[in-house]
Amino acid sequence: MTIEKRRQREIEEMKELILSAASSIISDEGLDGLSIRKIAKKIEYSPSIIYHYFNDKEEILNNVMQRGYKKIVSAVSSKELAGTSPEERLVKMTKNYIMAALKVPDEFIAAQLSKSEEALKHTSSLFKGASKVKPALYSLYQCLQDIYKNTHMDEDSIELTAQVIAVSTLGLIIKIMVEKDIGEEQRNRLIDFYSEDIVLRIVNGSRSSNK
Amino acid sequence: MTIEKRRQREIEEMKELILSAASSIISDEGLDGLSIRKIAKKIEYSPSIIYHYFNDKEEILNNVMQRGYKKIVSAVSSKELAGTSPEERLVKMTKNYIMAALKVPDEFIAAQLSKSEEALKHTSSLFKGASKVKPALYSLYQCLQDIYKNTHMDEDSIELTAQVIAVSTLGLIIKIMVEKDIGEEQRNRLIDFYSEDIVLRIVNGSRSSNK
Amino acid sequence: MTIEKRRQREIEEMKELILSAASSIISDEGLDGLSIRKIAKKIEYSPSIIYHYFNDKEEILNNVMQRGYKKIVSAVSSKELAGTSPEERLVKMTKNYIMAALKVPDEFIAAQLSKSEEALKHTSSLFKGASKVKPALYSLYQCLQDIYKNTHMDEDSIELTAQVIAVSTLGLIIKIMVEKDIGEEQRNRLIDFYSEDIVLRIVNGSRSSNK
Amino acid sequence: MTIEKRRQREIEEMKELILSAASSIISDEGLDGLSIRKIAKKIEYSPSIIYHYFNDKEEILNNVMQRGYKKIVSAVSSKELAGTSPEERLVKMTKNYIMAALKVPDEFIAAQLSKSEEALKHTSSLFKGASKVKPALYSLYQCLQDIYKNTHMDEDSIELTAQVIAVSTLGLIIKIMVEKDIGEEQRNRLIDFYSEDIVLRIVNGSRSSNK
DNA sequence: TATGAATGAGCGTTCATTCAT
DNA sequence: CATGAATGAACGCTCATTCAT
Repeated sequence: MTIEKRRQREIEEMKELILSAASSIISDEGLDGLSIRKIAKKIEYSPSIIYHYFNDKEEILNNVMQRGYKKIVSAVSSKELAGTSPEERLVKMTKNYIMAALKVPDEFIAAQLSKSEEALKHTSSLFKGASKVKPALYSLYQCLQDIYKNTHMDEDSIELTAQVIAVSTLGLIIKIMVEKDIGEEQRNRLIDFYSEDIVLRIVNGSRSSNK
Repeated sequence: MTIEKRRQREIEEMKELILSAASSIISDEGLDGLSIRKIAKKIEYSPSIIYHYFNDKEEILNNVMQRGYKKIVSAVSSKELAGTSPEERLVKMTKNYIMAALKVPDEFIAAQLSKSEEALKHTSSLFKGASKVKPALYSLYQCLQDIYKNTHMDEDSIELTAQVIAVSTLGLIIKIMVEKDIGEEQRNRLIDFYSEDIVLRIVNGSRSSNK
Repeated sequence: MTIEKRRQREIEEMKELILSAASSIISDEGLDGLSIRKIAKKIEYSPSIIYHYFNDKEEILNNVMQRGYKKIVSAVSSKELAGTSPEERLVKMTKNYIMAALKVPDEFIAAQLSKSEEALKHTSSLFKGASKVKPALYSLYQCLQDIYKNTHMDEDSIELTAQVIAVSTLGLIIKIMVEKDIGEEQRNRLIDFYSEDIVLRIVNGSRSSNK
Repeated sequence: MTIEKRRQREIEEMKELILSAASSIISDEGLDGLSIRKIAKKIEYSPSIIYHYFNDKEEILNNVMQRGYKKIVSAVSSKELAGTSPEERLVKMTKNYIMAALKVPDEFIAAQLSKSEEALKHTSSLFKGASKVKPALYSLYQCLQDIYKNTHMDEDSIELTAQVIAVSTLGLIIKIMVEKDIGEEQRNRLIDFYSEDIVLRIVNGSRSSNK
């Protein structure tokens, strides 16, 4: 049993090794720069051994994207947010999301733009009811519920708002990644303006526009 | 003379053929899936002939992206918008933008996600002053100016707002393209909600939040 | 008749145009740099037209080599040599040969190293009797005959000497071409030393060594 | 251990296989005729496997050239030459050089005609001081020093003479290789005449001509 | 006479993957 | 568990050459 367990653990460690090597290659050379050989060289094993732990390159990619995705999700639903006003939480969450994504830009973009079923299992968020089953979206949804709790805003509208905020933020993230040369100052201006101002306009504006 | 013209037309047709084949490959397999050989196979010509019409792969890519980009720009600054209230124009413009982009999803995504200098020459919009030199962004900027003309909103804030609206809309477009299976009804709900409600919240919300 | 002749002349002119374009390309980019397309571009005609004047690339190459070869031959048997002592003529001839070859290095090497029958028809010089039928070698042979005219040196030995001088000079030329970076001074030292000293040693040394 | 060794040996064998295939292709079609794919076809392996043994085409070329060069150098400085008169040694050395080169014509020509830095590192011999640092040339230089030891011949002149003898011999070798059909008898006549007669004229002739 | 469209072969190279050991 | 040999497909690109017009 214990021997069995150790083996299991070793396998997990090796998978981790492979995945983080893959991550770092993607981060250095972009998605297309990733190759089995490069992973092998980085972990100082032969290319073939990788096939003991993953069926093919795509499986590795899916795992890398999942890891990236999880980092983002945990950033969004971070504990540090508890105990503050919902508006403050919303701003914080948005900023956390943006920052976490910008730390793993290629994995993030790859995941968010992949049309593969595997990826969509994690990233899809526009379907009706998504706010109930998608962890990151759910955090956002709860936040909005708090904000709107004394209004008669219906569930559907809250979900729609959450979804729209999510995709808007994604748009900002993607553009910042693509326009890599805008400079740190302008980047921060945009991020601050978006998360501290625009997002609040979206949630508060509803009181007037959604009469 | 006419023979000269016919030849010219045939060249244009062939270029079109190549470009639309490229578009469709990008749509099916992503930007990296595009290869000269695949284009050749799709148009049922030999790979070498492609080099009669384009200097290299990059030129093809740039052309694909420009095609997409141009359709979008003209959609945004369409004439039909004249003579209505700025808010109405804003809603219309947003919707036009989304619809136009969804009509050429491959070129559009390719253009918007390319980090090549050629592409960025057209698509970059986050830098300071972009609203003055980027046609599509300028249309948006003018619209906001009209809306804010009786307030003391400063130029910089208007530009930031325009930029943020642009990237938000982009986020929605991309997500709708990627999550290709959400169904028409939900897609329309999102688009309508975003362009008729959210965008107005963003511009109107400023009056209260930007004290 | 005259129209026939003019056409003939135009054909020759076009051939010349093609060949000199080829020459210049070889001179700029080496033998491998030569391509039909480049010739076409240089003469501002379409590639296909070249095939009206030459059957294929090889025929062009052969012609280029011949032209180069002829320049060399005429350099060796230049008129300016008349009326001087045979030794002086020998030195002059050798130097002329070297200088002429260095002016068209790539064509010259290509010709001299080609094992094709076409090329060998012009360049072969080692076979018995070559000094009688090869113009350049014959010039050299005559010179040696003059030098040896008061000795009982037999024809065969004179031919051998001529052949050996020819190949030796070739060796020097080739090496100078290959070692392109030895500098002008050293190059001139070698050429002068070889043609003014070594060659004379070869012809004069025979009096003692060939007892 | 032994298994390790066997593997090592197999690698060497495969490298040899590749190199000799390359040699033979160069011999048949010239330096430019060499291609990875042709090597692969000749050894009946896939092209890709070649990259397990060599990094790229250039590495193969360099190896081919070095192989040829090494054989020659060792022939020139063969032990058997010790204990004889310097003139005899000179003649022997010359003949050894010619014979060794004719045994590996392809590699030899490839090496001697290559303008690549790698090749020139080995083959360059015309620069001032070359006789001190180039092994084969140094052997020749020492031989000449012995011959001239009782004269007031200066170092520079000895070096020049050595260099000129080297390039002359090269010229003979190349021409014999190119004119592959002159027949054995004539070939031997030329080689004998050159090494037993001409070379001695060159070194002895200096006494009279270099007054 | 001259063109330009078109082909097919070839280039060096990289890759994911398989398999015997 | 791990290796290294090996393959076959694909990549962007260039070329000599042909052919209908």
